Amino acid sequence: MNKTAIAAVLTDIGTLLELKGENPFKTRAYLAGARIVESLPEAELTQRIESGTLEEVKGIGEALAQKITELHTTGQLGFYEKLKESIPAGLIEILSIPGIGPKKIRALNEKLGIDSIAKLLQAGLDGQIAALDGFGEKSQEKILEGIRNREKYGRRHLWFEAFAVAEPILAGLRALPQVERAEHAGSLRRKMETVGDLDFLVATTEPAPIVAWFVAQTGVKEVTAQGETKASVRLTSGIQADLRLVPPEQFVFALHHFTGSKDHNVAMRQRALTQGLSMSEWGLVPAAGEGTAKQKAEDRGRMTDITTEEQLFKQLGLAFIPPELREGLGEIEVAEKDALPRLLEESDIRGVFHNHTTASDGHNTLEEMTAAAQALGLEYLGIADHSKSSVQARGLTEERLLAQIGEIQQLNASGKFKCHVFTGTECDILPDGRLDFGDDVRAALDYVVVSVHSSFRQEREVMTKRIIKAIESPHVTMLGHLTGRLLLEREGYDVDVEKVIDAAIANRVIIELNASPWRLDLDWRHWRKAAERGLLTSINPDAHDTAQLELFRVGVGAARKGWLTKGNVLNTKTLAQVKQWLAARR
DNA sequence: GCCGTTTTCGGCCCGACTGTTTTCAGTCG
Repeated sequence: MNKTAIAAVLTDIGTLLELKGENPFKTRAYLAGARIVESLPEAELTQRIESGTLEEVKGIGEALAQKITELHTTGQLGFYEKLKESIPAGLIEILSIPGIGPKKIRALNEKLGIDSIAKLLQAGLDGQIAALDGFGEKSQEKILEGIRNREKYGRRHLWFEAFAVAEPILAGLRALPQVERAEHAGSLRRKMETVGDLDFLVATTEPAPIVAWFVAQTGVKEVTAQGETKASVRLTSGIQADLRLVPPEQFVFALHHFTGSKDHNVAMRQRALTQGLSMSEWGLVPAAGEGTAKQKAEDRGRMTDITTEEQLFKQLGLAFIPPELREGLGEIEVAEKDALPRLLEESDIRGVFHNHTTASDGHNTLEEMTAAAQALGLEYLGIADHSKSSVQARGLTEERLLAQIGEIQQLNASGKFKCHVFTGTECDILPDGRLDFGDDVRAALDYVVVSVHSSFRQEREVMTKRIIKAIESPHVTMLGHLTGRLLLEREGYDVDVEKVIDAAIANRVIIELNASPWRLDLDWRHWRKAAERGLLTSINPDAHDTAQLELFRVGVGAARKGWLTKGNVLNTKTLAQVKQWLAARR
C-alpha cells in the first residue's frame, strides 16, 4: 500500500474513533499520523519501515508504527476492519450534515437509536430531536435543513469527479472497433461546476456490441435501460450514465442537441426557423412539411455535408460557439456578430498563485511543490500558507513567515529550479475586517491573498463591509474564495458580491478564481460582466499537495464559462511581466 | 496515541460562534 492509501486509512480511523467518542487527543494522533505519512517521501517511508526506524519520526509512536507497517506490507489492517464493523455506516454519513458532529451523533444514536439519515429525518419531523437534552428547536431545524440540502444536491456530482469517471468510459468507447466517433455531451461537456448524469454519444452503424460493452463495464452497478439506440446504467459511484448511439450522418446534430443547455437549444431552433430550417437532434431540414422531425430528416435527407459543429453553426450564420458558452445567455447574438472572445486556454497558464506547503496545512514541502510546478512546465509558483489566526491549519506566525521568506529566497538563489517561487500568504480577514498580519509584514511579501476563514454567518452588510475593508488595506494583491462556498455542501457567506467587485476594481485588487473543484469561487456567472468592467483575476489552484497544482485546469474551464480571455488573467503573464506587475503594485 | 533535562503519568490545545444554557458544550475552520 502506498503512502496516500495508508494516510487515507489513518484518517478514516481518526473519524471512526471520533464517532466512538474516543479521547480526542487519540483521534488527533491518528489524523496527525496521516498527515505525517503523507508528507514523507515514498522512498523514505519504505526505507524506515524496512529498517524499523519509523518511530524516530516525531508524531509516530509504537502503535502507529505497527499499524503503518502492517498496512504497507500486507495492504490490510485488522484493527481497522474490526473498527469499521463496530460502527454503523449510516453514522459516518450523518457526519456530512453541517452543524452535527461526533458528540451529537453519539447522543442521537444512544438516546433515539438513530443510525441513518432516514431515521434522523423522521426523528426531526416527529420533533424528537428538539425534545432531547442539549438540543432545541433551532438545532432540529438546522438538522432538517441540512438533510433537505443533501437531498436537493444529492443527485448531482462535482464536475471534476464526474469527469474522472467519464474519461475512461469515453476512452473505452473510442477503442471499440465499431465506434466511428464518440464524445461526452451534456453539462459535463459544458463544464458546469456540478453534473447530474453523464451523457455519451457514439456514431456507429453497428450498435449492438457497443451497448453490450457499455452495460458490462466494470463499475456498473445496475442497468436501468438497454436497447438498440440507447442504454442507461447506474455506476457504483452513484452517477447515472446514458449512452446514445446514432448513425454517423446524424452525429453532429445529436452532439449539439445533447450538449446545449435547454435555453441554448431553444434559441438555436428559433434561429433556424427564421431561415426556413427545422433543427433537431435528427438533423437540419427545410421547415415546411408534415411529420416528425425524425421522419423529415430521413425522408428528405438531412444536410449530410455538415459533419462538424463549426459547419453546423456556419450554416446558421454563426461563429463557432464553444460548448462552455452554450447556456443561452446571449452567446448566439454575439456569435452572429462574430464577436465572441477568444477564450482562455489551459496552455495560456504560465504559473500558479495561492498554494500551501507543509508549513501550514499542505501535504508537500516547498521543494516538492516547486519541483511539481516545474514538472508541469510552469514558470512560477506562488506560495501562500495560512496566517496565524487559522490555528486549525497551523497558520504561520510572523516569525515563521519571515523564516519561510528566507527559505524561498535561498531556494530561488540556489538555481536548483528554473521555476521561480513567489513569497506570499493567505492572510485571514479577521471578523472586523482587519488583517491577521500587519502592513509591514505584508509589505515584505511578493503578494498577499486575503481570505475569510471565520465568522461565516455574519449579517450580509457586516460581511460585505468586512471584506471591502480588507480589500482597501495596503499591500493586498488578491481576494481569496470570495463567497467561501463549498459546492454541494455549503452555501457561500451572505455577501454583496457586486459591491465587493466594485471595491476590488477601485483598489486594483484581483479577485481569484479559486480552481478547487469544490469551490470554483468566484462563480463563473459573475465573470463576464466583472471582466468587462476591468476586474482582473488569477486562476488559483489552492493546492494542498503536488497533485492539486494541476487543478488550475479545472479553473480554466470555469473561466471559459465566464467568457474570460488571456488578458483577464494575471497568471497568463510571463515571469518577467508578473514580477513587474507585482512590483508596481507594492 | 504521542511525548518527556517535567521521564512512565498527565498534558497535549486556538478562538469565535451558536444554541443551549444560567456557566458551557459542541462545532467549525
